[in-house]
Amino acid sequence: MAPNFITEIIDADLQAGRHTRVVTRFPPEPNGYAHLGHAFASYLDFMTALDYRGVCHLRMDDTNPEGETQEYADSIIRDMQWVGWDTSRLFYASDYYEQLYGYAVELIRKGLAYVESVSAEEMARLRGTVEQPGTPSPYRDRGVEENLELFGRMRAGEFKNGEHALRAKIDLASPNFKLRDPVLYRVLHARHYRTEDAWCIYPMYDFAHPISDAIEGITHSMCSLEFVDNRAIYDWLMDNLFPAEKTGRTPPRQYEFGRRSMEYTVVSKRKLRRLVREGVVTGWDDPRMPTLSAMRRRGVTPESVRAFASKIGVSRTNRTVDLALFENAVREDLSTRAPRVLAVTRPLRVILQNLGEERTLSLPYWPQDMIGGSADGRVPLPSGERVPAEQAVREVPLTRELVIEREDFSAAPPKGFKRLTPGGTVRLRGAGIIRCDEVITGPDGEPTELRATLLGEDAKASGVIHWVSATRGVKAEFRLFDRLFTVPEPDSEAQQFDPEQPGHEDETQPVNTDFMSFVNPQSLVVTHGLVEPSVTRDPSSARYQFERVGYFWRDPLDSRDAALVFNRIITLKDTWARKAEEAEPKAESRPRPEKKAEPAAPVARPALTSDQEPVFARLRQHGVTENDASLLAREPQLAAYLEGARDAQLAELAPWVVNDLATAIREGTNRVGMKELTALVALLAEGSISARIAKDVLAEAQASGEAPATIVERKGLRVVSDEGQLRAAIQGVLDANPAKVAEYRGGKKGLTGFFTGQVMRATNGQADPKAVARLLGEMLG
RNA sequence: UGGGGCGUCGUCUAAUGGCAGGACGUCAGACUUUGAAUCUGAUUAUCAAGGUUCGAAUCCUUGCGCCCCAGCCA
Repeated sequence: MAPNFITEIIDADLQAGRHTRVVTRFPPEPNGYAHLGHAFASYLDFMTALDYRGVCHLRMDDTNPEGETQEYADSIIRDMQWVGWDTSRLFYASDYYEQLYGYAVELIRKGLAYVESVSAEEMARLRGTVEQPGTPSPYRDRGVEENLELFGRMRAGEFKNGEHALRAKIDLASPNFKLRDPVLYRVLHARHYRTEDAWCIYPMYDFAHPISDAIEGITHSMCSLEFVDNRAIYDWLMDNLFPAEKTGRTPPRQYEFGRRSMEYTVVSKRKLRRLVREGVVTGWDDPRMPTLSAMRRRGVTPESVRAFASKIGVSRTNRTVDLALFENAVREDLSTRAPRVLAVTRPLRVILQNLGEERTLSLPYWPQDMIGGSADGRVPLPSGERVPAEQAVREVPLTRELVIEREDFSAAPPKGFKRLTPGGTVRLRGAGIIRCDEVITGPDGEPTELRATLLGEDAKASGVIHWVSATRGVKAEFRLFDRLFTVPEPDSEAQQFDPEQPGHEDETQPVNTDFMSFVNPQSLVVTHGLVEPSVTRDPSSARYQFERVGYFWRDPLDSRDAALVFNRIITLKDTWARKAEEAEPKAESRPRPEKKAEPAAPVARPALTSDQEPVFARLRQHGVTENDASLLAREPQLAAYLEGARDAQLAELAPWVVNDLATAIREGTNRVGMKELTALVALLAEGSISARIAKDVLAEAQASGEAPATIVERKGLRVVSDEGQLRAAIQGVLDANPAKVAEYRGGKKGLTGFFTGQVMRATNGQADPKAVARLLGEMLG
């Protein structure tokens, strides 16, 4: 796991002793199949734990009986194991139902939760709007005993769905809607796949999730960005149920990361379900789906999936990843894993007129450069066994009748075509060079057979093509998969039209903007051809590179020994195909989005109220800049800081207040008074310290509470402008970095900043920057 | 419209006031019995405008843009 904002937090927690080990958790809801998004999140959770020698729990977040099934739970567990995670620490939120109930009772006893008895609609109405605070329902102030009794009756099944709900009593006026008395429990007469009919009330995510974390001793709880607002509830529950004083350990904390989606696909469960339901794909494991079970079936390796997750990194921004990044991870893994064999997916018959007897060729599974790149000189066979390179060969029959790829022959070749043409020559991979003597065409004018001559090794050929014996080759079906959608972002291209979220349709948009209309009709192409006979002796799990075609393996469900079916895992990169496509006049390529170079409109200063105008005017009058004066006038807290300052000093003081003190003043953590600041600024004005020193000292004073001027004195800080001293310091830096000096003299003038920084560091920040700049220029020549 | 989150090459990600770096992609060249792989080189970015500073992706200000929140879903 590359260092990221979460590992930074963990490092700090470990350093400070807040935690002594790392426990994370991956909490999927078993209401669908795991997909690429789960792969990414699980990588973050499991890999972070692994890196810190901690543990990661796999927890089914199964608090909503509707839609959750054991089948989904099993499929997620299986997929997680496939990705490579240790799932031995397996938990179910549903196992905590009894404990959860107990914590709800505790909240009620503390007066922090109450039974609500208005309808859902009424509750929504009472919650208020973005502008208006919520209003308490008549039930908000029920007594503890009544709440306890009602909650018990809820559990006992005395009420119908929706009749009552348990709510936290937090803050109906909070600007954060999540805190406007969130629902903790709902009445729901539904059969749960694990607890069956034991419960008719179920806890909400916001209640069950944080408490599950606390029960399991989770230290760092990672979730995606849309839960940022929910963190307030998480912390509220920790404060009220799991304070460190009571549990003896630091409560878990929630951290949010940005989701990753991928181009040319969708991952929302609703949309995937729709693709399955409408028969666009054959099921959740259709190899075109972004689910992990689909990847497994397609032949993608778990190593590739992990490599991909690692490549895309983690940050606090939602991102849509370039499909090429995924493809690269898959190809990189397969290129060292998959032996090369020959297969023809769209056959064209070729008769070698001068070949009498059948020959048997011994061809290497690996090209020479791949063997050279192997560390131990060994390479894998299709079985996976690693053997010395000379043993990694198979027998390939060469017969009079064979087949080549249809697209490797062209009667009217485009410029740059390096394959077979009428009268032309080409090398058959591993077999020799042939010349096409005659083209037999069918009634439609398409070639149906070629007559060719096998030439000697001294013949010339510009290209190499693959082939298979027509008589000894084995018939096979090839499933050629391509991206499921024709546009990179089917979601956004769909113009926000979401049929399952009514109320948000834009009636002005034509109906065909639905993401379903972007399904790629070519996402599955099935062909029938031949594969060399050697593969029939290989285990069914073997992955191959069919030379010049792509990486393949047998479809684990549909392939039979007597009827082989190969899935194309991924194509080879194909620069020729891309060029050929570009040559066509298709206006397929979308115009590159123009860099918007709008003339920068002058940004207007915010309007001031009549109260603020005089303050602004006065500050301006004493030389405060417009920018600073405006801010000071609008924030009375800041202006108050400057009260008592002499008018003449206003201009000098204001920038420090705005640039260096404003945040602390707003937060009420400022520890540098106006008098202290004035003293510091005086030192600066008389030239005994530099602005750099002043800034550093101010920051230190803010942290320690010591007066800035005292710090200056205690540390003996003063600006160093003595030329001799500076020269010595600069020379020291230059001597220590000869390579950088050479680079600088070679023209990399940007290094000035680097040298200045080094000198400043060497002089404890005391060097006079202007003098350093001058001398540096001089000494570097 | 209230609150919150986020803006760095085409894409993903580094740089925690001091060299805007890496990966993928793309382009060009070398090599090649895979138009692959490999190797070499090139290309391109700090949302905008002001400010502080010797020096700003980073600090301050004002804008702009995108995303999330008013489920008894998670």
